[in-house]
Amino acid sequence: MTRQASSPEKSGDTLKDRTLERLQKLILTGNLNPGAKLLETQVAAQLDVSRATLREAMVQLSEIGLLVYLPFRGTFLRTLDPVDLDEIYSFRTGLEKMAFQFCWDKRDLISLADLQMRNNKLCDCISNNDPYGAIMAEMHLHSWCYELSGHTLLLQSWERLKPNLQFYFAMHQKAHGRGGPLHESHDKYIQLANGDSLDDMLDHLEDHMRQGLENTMKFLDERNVS
Amino acid sequence: MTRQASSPEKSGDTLKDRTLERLQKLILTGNLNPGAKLLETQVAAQLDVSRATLREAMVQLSEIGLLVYLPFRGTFLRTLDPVDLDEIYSFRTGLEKMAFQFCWDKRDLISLADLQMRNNKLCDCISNNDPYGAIMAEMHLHSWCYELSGHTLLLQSWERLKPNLQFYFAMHQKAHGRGGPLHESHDKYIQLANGDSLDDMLDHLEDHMRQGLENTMKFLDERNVS
DNA sequence: GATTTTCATATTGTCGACAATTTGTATTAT
DNA sequence: ATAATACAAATTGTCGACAATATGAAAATC
Repeated sequence: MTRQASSPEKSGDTLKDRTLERLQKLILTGNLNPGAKLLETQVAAQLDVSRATLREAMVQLSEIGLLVYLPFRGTFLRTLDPVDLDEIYSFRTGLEKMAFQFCWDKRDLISLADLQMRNNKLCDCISNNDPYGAIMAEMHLHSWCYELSGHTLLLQSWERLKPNLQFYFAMHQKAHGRGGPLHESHDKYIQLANGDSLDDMLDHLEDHMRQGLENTMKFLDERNVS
Repeated sequence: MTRQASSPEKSGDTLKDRTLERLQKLILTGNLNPGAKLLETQVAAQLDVSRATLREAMVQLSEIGLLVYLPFRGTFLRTLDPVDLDEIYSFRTGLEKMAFQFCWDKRDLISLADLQMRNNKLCDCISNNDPYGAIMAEMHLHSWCYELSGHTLLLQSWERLKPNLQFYFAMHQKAHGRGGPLHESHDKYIQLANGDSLDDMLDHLEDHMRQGLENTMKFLDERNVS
């Protein structure tokens, strides 16, 4: 028996998977408010699938943490208070430090060129005034170290965390119109990733993430929706 | 809206949840072989639930990684080759290092006494020649830092990883009759957790885990079941 | 005899209906 | 008027049946 493919989901072959992705997109596009209750009948009708199919997708999104399932009470879109955001960022920091430790010795010209390309894409989006694309591009940039690490569990953890981050960005975007990644914000990141000191890279990660969190936190004073 | 309880699952109130736990127990008890196909009809009949209910539970176990879902092909019990085991252990090491960083300043007399109790429980199980209990007790011991950290994401990650570890122990036990944790294996762990140096604790974690992995790896030469 | 094709069977995917539980409303008692 | 209770409506939980797909065996072809 051979090892399963590195991307367990993304198959999209089955209706449940397509439903999962469509529902996730619906959430990540900002159509729903944090804490909102998702009525199974209503959502199923909206996506034109049966409740059973929708429920399987919802179980999966609950496992990721985008949805919160309460038995007999319903399934709700997650909320994002400062504590949640702090957890997401601190966890993300630890995870990405692990990823760099694992990928460090696997870097080569090809993979580093790939990293550079991801950064260029990000810069393009920012230049073209495409905040949604910029967010996606930044995610893709940060995925680099996880993919290179070849560590399945690590990559899966990141894949699980990512939608929650995207969700925050979507909310942020919706509330304040602007607020994606900044120009040249990843210059030092790229530079250190090309360098010789893993310790410097790890230290910078702390700074990089803390800065991202702070940039992000100062908008969170307004109320957190119901 | 208040924050959801720290233990999202464990509700067991609904049949799906009870089914999930029973199926997990079935797996963790060693009744199934790695890579074995789980026929929905058969398992549903065995657990006396409908397929729809079983499928929701299976989706959840697939998300944890205990099961591997292949669209239209079936759902299979995970396999455990040396690469998998290495990933589990290295990921666990990184996770637990994070946990100790987060919990370090939260230690107090009460929580440290709790840690001591968990170790005593472990020693009791070993003395009483209760390998299954010892495995559970060791897990519980290691859960201490995650719980104390108060970091939801971290704890969830550990809770997701745990069944995979337990599964390995179950297989190990089944194949070689013996092989739970050893007496006094956690003495230094406890000692350092009570100490003043976080760095020493983190260093020891690497050793502690590596030793656990090696103790464990040397039995893996036999074939990996079909 | 080996390979491809066809077809029956088994298994998974999806659905709509019914049962159990919650939630909100109207009623009653104090 | 307020609080407790009973009830009706809405929502989730669970199920069995049918559709779509994969699997394996028999038949046909080379």
